[in-house]
Amino acid sequence: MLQERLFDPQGRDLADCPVRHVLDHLAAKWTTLIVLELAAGPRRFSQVSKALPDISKRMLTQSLRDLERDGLIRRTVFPTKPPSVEYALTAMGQSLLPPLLGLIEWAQAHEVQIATARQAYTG
Amino acid sequence: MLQERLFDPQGRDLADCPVRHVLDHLAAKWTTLIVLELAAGPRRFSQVSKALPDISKRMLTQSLRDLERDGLIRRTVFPTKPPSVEYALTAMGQSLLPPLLGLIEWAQAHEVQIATARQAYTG
DNA sequence: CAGAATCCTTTCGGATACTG
DNA sequence: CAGTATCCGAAAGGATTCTG
Repeated sequence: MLQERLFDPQGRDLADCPVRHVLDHLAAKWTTLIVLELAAGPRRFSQVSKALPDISKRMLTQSLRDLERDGLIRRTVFPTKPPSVEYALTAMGQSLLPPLLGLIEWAQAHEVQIATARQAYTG
Repeated sequence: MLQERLFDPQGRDLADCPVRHVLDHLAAKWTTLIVLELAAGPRRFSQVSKALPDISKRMLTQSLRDLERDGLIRRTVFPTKPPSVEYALTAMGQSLLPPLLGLIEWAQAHEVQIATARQAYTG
């Protein structure tokens, strides 16, 4: 499988497809949860860490970097002692919230139905 | 890190959080693309495979099973020779489309801005 | 055609220890 | 406080071969 270069029907490199790009972000498993946490307001590194107890510092740092890199969050360092760092959604990050919350609502609305389907499914 | 049991602020087991549940599904990286493909109408296994060239048969089969298991798609076998199998969205699968398309639109709308942010980011 | 089974490489991500 | 660095086991996922 895996050819040298893969193109979609429009001739665009699949890896550069914006849809996949966003999907890969959701796929990052933690990034979305971080965005949702920051939706409530700016947070310090340790605050995010406490809000999401089951993410290691390693992954938290990496996820925050990814989001910063894509312009979804802004990282601000305050030169205090010891230093504190604040993370906040950018305008673009804020703009992601409505569609994201739409998905969350769907998830909650169909939670039971999915659980039921799973139960009914016997390989 | 990784305690015995992890709870969110509401006291619910994090692993059972519906939000994470859906996110984990989208996180499967391929499932969403399959749903989008089936949104255009029922498709045979080979048709989906051709529409998504960069997914191996192994992963396609697995992803289709996952979606079927959660009741998002329906699998119908026609006892022809050789047999053909049709996949189609269920009502619940259809209901996922609006929020999903909302996210897709966001992705396309911010495609350039994200690319720009990436370029500007010099780690 | 539509998979199932096997093998094997790559990536994800946790644990731990260390730094300015 | 907010990371960085290293190690390593677990899981994802591609390639290939086989089957009804």
